[in-house]
Amino acid sequence: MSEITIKFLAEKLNLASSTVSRALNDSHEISDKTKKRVLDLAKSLNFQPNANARSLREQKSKTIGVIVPDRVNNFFNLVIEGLESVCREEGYSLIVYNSYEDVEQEKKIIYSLLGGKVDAVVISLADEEKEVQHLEWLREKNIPILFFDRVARHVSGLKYTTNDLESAYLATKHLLDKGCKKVAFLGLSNTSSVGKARQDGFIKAHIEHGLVYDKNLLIGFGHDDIENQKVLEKLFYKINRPDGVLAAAEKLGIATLRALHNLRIKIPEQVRIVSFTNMQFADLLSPALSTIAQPAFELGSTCAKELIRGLKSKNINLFEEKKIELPSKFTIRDSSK
Amino acid sequence: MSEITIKFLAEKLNLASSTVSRALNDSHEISDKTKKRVLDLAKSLNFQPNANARSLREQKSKTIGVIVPDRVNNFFNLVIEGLESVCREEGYSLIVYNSYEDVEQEKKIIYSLLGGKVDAVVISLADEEKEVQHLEWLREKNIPILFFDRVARHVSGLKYTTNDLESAYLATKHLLDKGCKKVAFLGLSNTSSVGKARQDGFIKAHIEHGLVYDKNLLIGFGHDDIENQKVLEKLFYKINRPDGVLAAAEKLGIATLRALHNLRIKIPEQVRIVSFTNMQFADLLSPALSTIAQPAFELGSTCAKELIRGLKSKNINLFEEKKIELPSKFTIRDSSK
DNA sequence: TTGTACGCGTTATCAT
DNA sequence: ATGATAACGCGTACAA
Repeated sequence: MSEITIKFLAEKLNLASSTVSRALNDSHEISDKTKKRVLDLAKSLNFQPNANARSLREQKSKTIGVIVPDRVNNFFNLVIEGLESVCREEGYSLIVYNSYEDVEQEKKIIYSLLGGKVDAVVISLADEEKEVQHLEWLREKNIPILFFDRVARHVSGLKYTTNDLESAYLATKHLLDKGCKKVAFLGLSNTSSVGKARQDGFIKAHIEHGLVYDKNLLIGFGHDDIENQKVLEKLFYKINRPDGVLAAAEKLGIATLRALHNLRIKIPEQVRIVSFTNMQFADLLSPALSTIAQPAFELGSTCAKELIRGLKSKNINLFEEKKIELPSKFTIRDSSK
Repeated sequence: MSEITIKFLAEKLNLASSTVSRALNDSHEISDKTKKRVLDLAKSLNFQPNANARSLREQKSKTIGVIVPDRVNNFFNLVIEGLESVCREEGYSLIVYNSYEDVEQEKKIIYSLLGGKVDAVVISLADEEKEVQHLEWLREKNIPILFFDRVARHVSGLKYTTNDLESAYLATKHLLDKGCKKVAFLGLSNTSSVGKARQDGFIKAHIEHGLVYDKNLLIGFGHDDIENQKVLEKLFYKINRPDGVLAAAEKLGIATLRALHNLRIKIPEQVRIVSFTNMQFADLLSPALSTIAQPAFELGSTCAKELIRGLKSKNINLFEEKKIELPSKFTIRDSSK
């Protein structure tokens, strides 16, 4: 680590360390002449104040902890990008953690964050029903929590989501309008407000169409991609297979596409597909995939703005229960025409 | 921030704070009985030692700084995933920064890291020729730097790369073997050892085939996606257009695909394509895209292992010049058949 | 086995 | 306008 400290600069300049500190922080108490001397020397030595000492002293780290269930996912990546774009402007760093869709992992991460490592936590939950106890830990330590996408049902706070019910409703309606008689809903089987909302939208469209949906077509998937692939191939191998699919997760949409390719089933003639995804290349898939894209970047940047505002104002009320819902974008392409 | 400190625990238990500290760190000097008392209380209060105080005292933050030129890119994401998988095991956190392919940005980031915020920096450079001065700053402060993919030419250190020359050679040879007469090389125009190596491989294949490559077909692209798209459409609109493409970056491969779609040019009949990319869905594109996939996750995990080993051993020699090259995987699909 | 005292580098308070 | 000093919370050298 560096040997150059405020004390060191002070000695070189025959000043007290407090004077140097003030000069570096552009205090009005310090003469311009002294400021210049200090700044010049600091610059020439590439001095950078010790972040840990400062954080200890200030009781804040200027760092935000971000916890996502799946780091490789496009959606979460874009959210992080949105968070970062704002945080960077404000001098905040991001430490991103991956919970791997596992509540136990999530607990460990949060526990490790209880010691002043971060000033706030932005999280999309691994599972929304299982446990919320570890979220209370943060509250006890006065570390603000902000939720996005998979938000906590029974914990209050700022919650950023997208219009999942409506999007799923529109997509399902579209599939039914196109003449699909047997539409399957593919969701991740963890208990999630997001999955629930999308399923509700799916059901709502059926009801409006005067149709009864088949409960066997509400299918929950785990996180083992190979296993999921098998389940899908079995589903579509059946004579009485679905003729439409609403995939509530990118990986499921992709797996469906792959399954249908393997089985030489034609899209959209035999099966129509719409998938939630933030993939950039949906238009280049075979066939071009109809998608519901969440406003991921915007979700992140909006969240970060409010977060920083709250951290600056020290007005804890700013982190009280509030729900912000941003609209997703439904794009119809060849896979459901 | 939390009010529960070692001192607080010590008072509750009628012990000296040093005793509590030692107990928490499982020192052999402390009796099992005392340890249990301390640990029980700490656990029940969700005590977590203050990270900043510890970092200040220990002169290390157990945090690694990672700088990539493009965070949304699949390749870099997978590398980060690989880094994280190892770091997490070892109790290290990652702070990831995006240089946005901009050396000035990169300099700022590195400058901000000079104050003990991170114990080491893992970086893929924005541009390898422009400046290396900011890398020297890190060296001056004794912060180890490890390079991957876009490594520094004139700065020594640990360097993790992939066999770019060979991969590009194989892919180009494949295209020429398939009968392509006019293959274009699409690269990013920043000066990069990676781009250079791939171009060298491209040229090598031509020479071996007894062909002279057209220098006008070594095309450099910037970072404006829309502009790139235009350039490509212009390129393929020409009568004398290329009949083969080696894209040295994912975004260029995708842009090419899109350009050819727009122009209704048939792949592979009229133009064959191979692209460097770590995309997961290359087999589902229209047509399935031939790819060279770098061992991204492995690159990250290998790098992290060596890094942690070095940080633990305090043997600075471990960070001396060494080049590690991992093989990429070339997969032929419909786009070049 | 446990306690006392100090320093890591910074900033804020209180002098001068 | 500048200096001396204390404190943030932790771990360790030294003392008991």
